[in-house]
Amino acid sequence: MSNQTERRARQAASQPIAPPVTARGARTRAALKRSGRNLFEKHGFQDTSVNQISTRARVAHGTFYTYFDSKEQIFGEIIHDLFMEFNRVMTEQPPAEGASLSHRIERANRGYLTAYCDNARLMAALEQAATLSTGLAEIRRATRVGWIVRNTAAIARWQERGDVDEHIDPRYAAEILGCMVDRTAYVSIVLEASSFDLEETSRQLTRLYCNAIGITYFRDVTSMRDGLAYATKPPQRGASRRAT
Amino acid sequence: MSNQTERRARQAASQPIAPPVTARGARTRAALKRSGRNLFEKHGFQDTSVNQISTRARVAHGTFYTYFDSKEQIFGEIIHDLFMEFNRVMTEQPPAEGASLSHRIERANRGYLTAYCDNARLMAALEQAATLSTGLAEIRRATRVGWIVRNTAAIARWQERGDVDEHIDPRYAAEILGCMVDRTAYVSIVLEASSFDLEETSRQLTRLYCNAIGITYFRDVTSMRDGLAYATKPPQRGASRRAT
Amino acid sequence: MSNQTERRARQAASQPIAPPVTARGARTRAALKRSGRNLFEKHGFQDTSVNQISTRARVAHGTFYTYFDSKEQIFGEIIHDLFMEFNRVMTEQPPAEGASLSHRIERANRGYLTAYCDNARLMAALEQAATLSTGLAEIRRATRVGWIVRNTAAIARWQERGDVDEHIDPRYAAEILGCMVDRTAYVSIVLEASSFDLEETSRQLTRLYCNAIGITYFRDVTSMRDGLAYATKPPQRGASRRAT
Amino acid sequence: MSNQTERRARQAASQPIAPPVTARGARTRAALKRSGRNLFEKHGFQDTSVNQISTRARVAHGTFYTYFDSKEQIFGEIIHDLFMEFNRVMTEQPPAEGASLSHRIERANRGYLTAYCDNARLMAALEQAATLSTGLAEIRRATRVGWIVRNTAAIARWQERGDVDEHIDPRYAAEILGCMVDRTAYVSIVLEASSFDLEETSRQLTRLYCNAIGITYFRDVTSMRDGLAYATKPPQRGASRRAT
DNA sequence: TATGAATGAGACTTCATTCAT
DNA sequence: TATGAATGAAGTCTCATTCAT
Repeated sequence: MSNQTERRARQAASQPIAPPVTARGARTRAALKRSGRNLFEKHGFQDTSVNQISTRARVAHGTFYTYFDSKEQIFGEIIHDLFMEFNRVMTEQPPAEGASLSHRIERANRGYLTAYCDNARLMAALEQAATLSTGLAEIRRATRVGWIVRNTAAIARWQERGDVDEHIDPRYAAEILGCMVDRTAYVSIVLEASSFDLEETSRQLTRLYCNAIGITYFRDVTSMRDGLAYATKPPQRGASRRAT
Repeated sequence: MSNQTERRARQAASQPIAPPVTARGARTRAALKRSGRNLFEKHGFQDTSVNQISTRARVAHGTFYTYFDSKEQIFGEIIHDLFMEFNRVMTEQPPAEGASLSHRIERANRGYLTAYCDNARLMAALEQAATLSTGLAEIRRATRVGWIVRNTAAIARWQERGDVDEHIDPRYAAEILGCMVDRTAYVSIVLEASSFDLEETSRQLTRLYCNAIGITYFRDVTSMRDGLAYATKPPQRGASRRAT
Repeated sequence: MSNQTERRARQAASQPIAPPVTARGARTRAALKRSGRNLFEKHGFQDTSVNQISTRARVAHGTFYTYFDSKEQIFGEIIHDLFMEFNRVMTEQPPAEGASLSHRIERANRGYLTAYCDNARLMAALEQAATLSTGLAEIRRATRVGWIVRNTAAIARWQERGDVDEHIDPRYAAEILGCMVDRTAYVSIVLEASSFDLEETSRQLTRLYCNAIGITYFRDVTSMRDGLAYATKPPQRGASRRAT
Repeated sequence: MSNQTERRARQAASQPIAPPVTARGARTRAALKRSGRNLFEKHGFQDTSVNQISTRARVAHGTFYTYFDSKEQIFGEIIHDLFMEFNRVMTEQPPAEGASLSHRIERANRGYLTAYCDNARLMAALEQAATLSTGLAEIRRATRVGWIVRNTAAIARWQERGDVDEHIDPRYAAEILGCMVDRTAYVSIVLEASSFDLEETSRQLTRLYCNAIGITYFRDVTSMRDGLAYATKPPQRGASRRAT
């Protein structure tokens, strides 16, 4: 009935906000993102308000809407950056030439746990946000799909080379083992932070992963040397990385 | 739990509400729970209001607080009932005497997926609620712990009998494989309902599970006969149980 | 994207708010309507806020929404009451038996101007609101349609009796002359309140009206005696009823 | 004019903005006006924002205030231009020498409807704006006064020549019949655009008009030939000019 | 002349919970 | 036990206008 509602509906379909042109604008926008990330990490998605974000960034309330459409949008962008970072961390040290399959898998798992650990609070916020906003759920879904596609391909390749059990369905395996790794990270790093041991979790995860697809997991301490360089940041509050 | 909610909860903290004395009271309480469950299933935790629950139960808004302390509490109770139901479904048909290990595991997995499927919407609501309220997160955690303890014990037992790879750490395996099964259920039943195939997912999950702990997974169609009795309810909206 | 928006959309289609049950509720609701009417009269539709309405009615902001869905809705209801009142005033004294056509028309016109005069500020608010909200525009349209239907019928009847020019198209005449009366009321009472003379305007309006449809307009002061009882309220600020 | 707007306007009240000096300035100003007109037509006064106007004109937001004091001011100027255009259309073809009075009236009415039709959306915006801003209401009032003065004079002249009923008060007649024509245009072209028939409305309007002031309205198809040239633009959305 | 960032008051609305009856 | 009115803090978002560059 109201025209205000009608107006909003009309403008919802309008163009996205253009990026800032001046350095000052870029600074403000960055400050808002920084402030947003801090708050989302501290209070989660739901309990962070646009007001808090603006206040902490020391700009007027309205300024927020100069740069972002909504709380969802800024969160989505922060998450996007996070995933960039995620990929960077996970790929920053390519496996040694001729590394065994199980080594590669271990490296990937440890990389995932490491990155998760470094961004635990934000991942927790995402886990929440994805249940509250369809848009953000979609972002997470899309990311997951990318991950699964890549893993499906890898498993299929290994299978062709005879390294992986031929009974395995690569698509299901990628999906199910993806769930395993991701959920283990969430549970052990976010929910049970106090008892988390990155190295051990990584090892156990990898053993189960390799067994599951029929790869022999040979492991001794020496062979792990090449994995020690992962710790890039101080672990977040409540998420210790023991034995790293 | 939102800041606001937490604050209020702290302020109240009075004695818990006594159970109803009269039959009428019991009826009212039950109506509220039924109504609550319906709404939580339809709209999730966050988007269901106490008002809606009361209205649907055809009682005055204030009456809600005669029987429940808060939205969290009624939700917690509904979830508690759900887990009772979950256990009932999962154990309703004990495995045949002398069934092989992989059969037992398959049965357990199919049971879990079946129960999940029957309660998909509520499980989704729980997934959301657990990110919003520490109290509800705790309920979920406790349930998970129980599950893991049992599985840890089972794996250890099997290991002692020499059925399971001795390199496996039962505690980690239980936790990690629990994550795998639970998360796969969530992802495939809640998030990707349209393409869910209970029988196939169950099989794939079991194969990976068995491989992971070093059990031979022998599977043919005949051996599945004992699994057919699971479907107890019509599947919930959007969660088809293909090939069941 | 946001779930809040989705939620709102979902609830927009929900049931209307039930009327109050208790006397206290009825009192509060009435207070809100009174307060709303006062403010709409004083500041118009646009410049009256729900906050002001609640404050003036001495209830909490939220209480407003216990009884009304929105500013539009309460305004719509106030306008509905106004039209009831309008009809009451216009029909409160039936024309004398055997009064001539022109007398009846004069009486109707004076009645309209009188009622308009008594509710000038609210009519002005409606004029504004109808340009701002499709819903309220529709209310006005519906009212106008009713009015025109009745007048079309009357003119057609008169035409059949040979009292009205046969070249006149009753539908157009009703519509156009309705515009004439209504707009004259708005312009002279709302926009040019200071120079408004009810009696004279009424007379002039009626003469043109009668001429337009071909009725002889015979008029002298004596014949007007039966119209003097109209003034029911003190005229509103700025809307003098001279010579009444 | 909204309270907020009025307050600000009072605060500013600085000297009016000088007209642009350079050709570039003139171009920018014109672009803003064009853009404004488009948007006001599309969304009305209230729902058009200064931001939109600037954006559409491809200038920075701040630039708007280089050329205009406020949204009201630019709208006022656009309306001023509109009235110029209105007068141009209405007088573009002077009546044939010796045309009858009713022909002249018909021509004027058709001219008004034609011009209204060509600018329907802007007239609707004005109708809205006049209820929101005292300044714009004043503009409309002034225009109306001019119109009435001319018509009063014309009617008085006709009366002196004995063409018009001597009982008519020229001032009132001009005002009231002006209301009739103007409101009929608004209602039938803006509010009921879909069923608008310019030719028929024009005829009906004229018949009532002539009757009202006591002029014989003689009308046949031939006599209408001189009115056919009015259609100057494609009719605006929703305002069909049937039978033209 | 132009830019575009920044402002901040203010609007509407929701909802868990309390309280008087 | 039941009622339903009342609360009021909190949240999201808009936009005309100013200002520093």
